[in-house]
Amino acid sequence: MVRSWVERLGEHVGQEVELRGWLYNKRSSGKLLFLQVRDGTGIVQAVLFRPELPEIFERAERLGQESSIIVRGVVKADPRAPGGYELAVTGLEVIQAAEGYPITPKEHGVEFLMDHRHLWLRSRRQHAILRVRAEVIRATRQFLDDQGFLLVDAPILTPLSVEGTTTLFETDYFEEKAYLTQSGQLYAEAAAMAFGRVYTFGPTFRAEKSKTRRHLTEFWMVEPEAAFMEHQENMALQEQLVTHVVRQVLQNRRQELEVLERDLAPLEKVEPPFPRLTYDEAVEMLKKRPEGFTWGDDFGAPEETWLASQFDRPVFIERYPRQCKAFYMQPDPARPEVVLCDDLLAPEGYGEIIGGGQRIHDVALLEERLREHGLPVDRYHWYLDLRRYGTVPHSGFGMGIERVVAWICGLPHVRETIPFPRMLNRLTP
RNA sequence: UCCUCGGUAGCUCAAUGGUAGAGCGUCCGGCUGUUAACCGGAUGGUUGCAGGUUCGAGUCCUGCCCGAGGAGCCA
Repeated sequence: MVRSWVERLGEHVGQEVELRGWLYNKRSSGKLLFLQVRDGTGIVQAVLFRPELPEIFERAERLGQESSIIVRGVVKADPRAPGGYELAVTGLEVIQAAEGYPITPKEHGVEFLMDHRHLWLRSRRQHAILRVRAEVIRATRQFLDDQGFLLVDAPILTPLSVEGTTTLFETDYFEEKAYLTQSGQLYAEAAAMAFGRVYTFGPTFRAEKSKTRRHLTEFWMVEPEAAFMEHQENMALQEQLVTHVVRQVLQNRRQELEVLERDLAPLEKVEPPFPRLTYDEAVEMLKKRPEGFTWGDDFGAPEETWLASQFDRPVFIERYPRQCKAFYMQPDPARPEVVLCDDLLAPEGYGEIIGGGQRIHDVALLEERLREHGLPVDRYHWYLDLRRYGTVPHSGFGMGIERVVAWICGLPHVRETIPFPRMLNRLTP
């Protein structure tokens, strides 16, 4: 008896194999019974004919959805079978006969499914999404590793705020206040001065009361940071990374995109160069709309969506006014009122997937900006040290994994792109 | 925090202020190729919570709770 997996059944046509998994669904037609068996790698139908195996048939027809089972049978190629292969059952072992599985093969609402997220993960669609997520992460790390970036993980518990304004989750750290990190960037900058090219990859936390399709309170971000990398090179790196990730998903997860009924045409257009728009140019475009726009304001979601919709691939918007961005952004030497930063907007209304920029490397200017933002300068002493001891121009960016996955999968909401989403009003399961 | 919409059977949803219903699920029965199978029967309710108006409230009014979409902020 050969132990096999659904995704490898094609290698065993004519052989008797054993599958270990769960009953996904079943259909009966009198003396015929079709068991849809899933094992984590896919779903296959196992066929039983009552006169041949009456005892097994009777046990099988009583099994509830998601019962755990071991099925043995002969692999057959059959065009009537979903997936092209099926199992002619020769043996069935029931590990647990499950009853009353809540998620039926019909429609359910979002709240119900989220309450049963621990079970929802078993469904075909969630498998497709989470496999794409894994591929996005794999491709991202592969790209950065190949480019000579070293993975350097940042702490999750920190005493510092990076953005200052953003709300942080506070926790008690042995009678001292600590916060869950909202970005690994400051630590990535320290590591970049040690190793040259680095990236952090891990969870980040924002205690914002955001209720939109683009927000989670806990999300995963990859943050490359490189010494001696300036603004233009930074954008080129982002462009290459995004292109690589999309290509890898198209190459390795095409089946999953089909399950999700994703239109591949927009993804296939994701090739360099991405359009580069300055903030000034974007404002000029927005001014031509009836709603108008004032220079100096930050773009809201409607502006971003509209700007992105003018292009068929991701679009950079660079050199924002200083007041729209964080304290550490390097001023444009030609125009000090704008900074050397960029946002990358995904097409099809998905908005910002990357935010990046060149960091201030002059210690005096950085101190000045910290004061302007009302941040406690003494707590940033180690961050200022990076400018005191061998400072160099450097840049980096953060890419939100869930937003990238939502875009590539064509999902209306980021909540399905992470196994257990944490949102406003959602901490369970 | 603000704006909009919603909460009725295990699930998805109907129901002019006048006897709370359907499909799915579940259970019983039928069918030798099903594809969210299909067909027949049965099962299923403190209409989110509290108060009010009314002869009578799922329906109208007030407050609260919960959810969804959007805004702000961000990846």
